[in-house]
Amino acid sequence: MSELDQQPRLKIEPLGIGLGLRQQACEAIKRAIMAMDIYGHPEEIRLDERQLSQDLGVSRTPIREALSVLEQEGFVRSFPRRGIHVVRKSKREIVEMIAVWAAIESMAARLAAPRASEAELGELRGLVEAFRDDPSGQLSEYSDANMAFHRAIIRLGGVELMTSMTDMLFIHMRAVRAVTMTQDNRAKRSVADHRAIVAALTARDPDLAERLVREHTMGLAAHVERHGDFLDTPDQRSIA
Amino acid sequence: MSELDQQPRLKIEPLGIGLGLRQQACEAIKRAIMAMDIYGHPEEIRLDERQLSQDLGVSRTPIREALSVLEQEGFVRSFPRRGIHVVRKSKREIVEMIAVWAAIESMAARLAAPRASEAELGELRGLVEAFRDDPSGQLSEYSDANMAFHRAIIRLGGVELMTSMTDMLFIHMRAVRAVTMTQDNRAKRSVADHRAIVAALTARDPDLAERLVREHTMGLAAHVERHGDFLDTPDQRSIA
DNA sequence: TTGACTTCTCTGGTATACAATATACTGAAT
DNA sequence: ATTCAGTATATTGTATACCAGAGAAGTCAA
Repeated sequence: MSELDQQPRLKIEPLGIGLGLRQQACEAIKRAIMAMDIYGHPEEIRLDERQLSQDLGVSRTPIREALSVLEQEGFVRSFPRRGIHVVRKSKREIVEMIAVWAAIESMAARLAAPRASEAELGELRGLVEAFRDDPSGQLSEYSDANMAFHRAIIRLGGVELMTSMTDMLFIHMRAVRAVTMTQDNRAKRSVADHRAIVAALTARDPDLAERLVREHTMGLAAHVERHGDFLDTPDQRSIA
Repeated sequence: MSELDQQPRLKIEPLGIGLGLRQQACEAIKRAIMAMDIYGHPEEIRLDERQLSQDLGVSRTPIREALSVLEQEGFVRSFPRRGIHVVRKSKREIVEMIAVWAAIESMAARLAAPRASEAELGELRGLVEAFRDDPSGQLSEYSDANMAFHRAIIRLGGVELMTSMTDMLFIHMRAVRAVTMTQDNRAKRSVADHRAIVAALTARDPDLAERLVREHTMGLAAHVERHGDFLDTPDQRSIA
C-alpha cells in the first residue's frame, strides 16, 4: 500500500470524490437554471432527462434524483408522464416569499439588537456606507451589497435556521432585482432605511430594529405587488 | 363528456393511479418515521433500502427517490456508503425551529388583525374556549387543539407560504409535545395567552397581536431551552 | 497476547433495459 | 373538408443487474 503513495500518482481532479454524483448533478442543473433568464421569454422551459444525462456524462438515475431534489426545492415541477418544467414563480408567490423574508429578518433583527458585537455592527455599517453616495450608477453591485446587508442582519440573529431558510428564499428572488431597480429612487431610500436599521441596532433597540426591518422589507413587497405584474404570464394561472 | 358524470361510475380508489409510486413510498416511509418514537430510544436508527423495498413491494429506485425527498425535508440523512439514518433534532435545532415559527406566526398575526373576518375570529375563539377549564386532564387532545389554534392564526394571515413552511416545521416538532407537558401549569397559562391573542385580533390591534404571539411562542422556546436537555443524546454532537 | 493487514460481506451508488402512458400524426369515414 | 379513432413514437417511471467503497472479522506475525 505504501508504495502506491510514493509513486507520482496523477492528480485526478476530485470529480465526485467525497460527495455523491447526485449532488453534483443537482448543483449543475441548479446553476444552469439560475444562469438562464427564466422570466425573459414567456414559453415553458422543459427539461429532458436523457438530454441532461448525456450532457453531464452520467446516467439518468442521478439526474432523476437531482431533479427530485430540485422539485422539492421548488425549482422545477414534474408532471407525471408529461415532462419536467422549470417553475416560474407568480407575482403572488414572490410577494409571499418577501413576506416570509420580512417575518424572519425582523425577528432576526430583534434578536440581534442585544446580541451583536460592536465589531459586527461595524461590518454592517461598512456594507451600508459603501454606497452612501448615489447608488444608481452601480445598480448591480448595489443589489449584491443589498443582499449581503440583509443576509448579515439575519446572520447576526444567531439562528442558523433563519440563515438557511432565507438563503433558499433569496435564490428564488433573483427575478425581483429587475423589479427593484425600476424605481431608481428606491435605491436611495433603501440606503436611508439601512442606515436607520444599523442605528437602531447600535442603540440596542430591539423594537425599533424589528419595526424598521419589517417596514423596509414589507415596502418591497408592496412595491412588487404594484409593479410586478409582468411576472404573471398568461399561462400562469393554468398551473395554479 | 356529460354522460360520464351521469353514469354511476364505480368509484375505484385511485390506488397509485395518477401520482407516482415515489410519492407513495415517500408518504409511507414518512408515516413510519413519525409513528415510531424517535426520541424514546437513544440508539441510531438506520434505514436499509433493500429492506424497505421488499417491505413496500417495490424496487429500490422509487425508494431511493423517496429517501432523497425525505433527506431534503430533513427527516433522514444519508452518509455516503455508510447508510441512511433517521435524523434526531438537537435541542438547538428545536429551539431554532420554534424561533422561526414565532417569527412567521407573529407576522401572520399582524397581517390577520385587519384581515380576519368576524366568522374566522369566532372559529378561533371556539378553539380556545373548548379548553377553558383545566386542560391538564386531556393533555393529548389539548396539544392537538393547541396546534390547530396556531395553524389557524397562520392561515388567517393569508400567506399560503407561511402555512406550508410552518406545517413543515410542526412535523419535526412533535417531540416537543413531551417537553410542553412537563410543566402542567404551562397548559393553563397557554389558554390565557391564547385568549389574549384572540382579544387582540378582535380589537384589530396588529402590534399587540404580533407581540402577544411572539412572546407566547418565544416563551415556549425558552422553556425548551431550559428543560429540553434530554433531546441531546451523547452522540448528538458527532453529527453536528 | 496483541496489533496490523487482508479479505469478505454488506450497503449504497450507478447504469441499462423494460414497461407504461401521453401526445401527435395519419388515415378513413361521414 | 372535417373530425374521430388508431397507431406509432417519444419520454418518463420502474426494475434489475453490476460496481465500488466502507466496516468488521479473522488470521498471521511479532
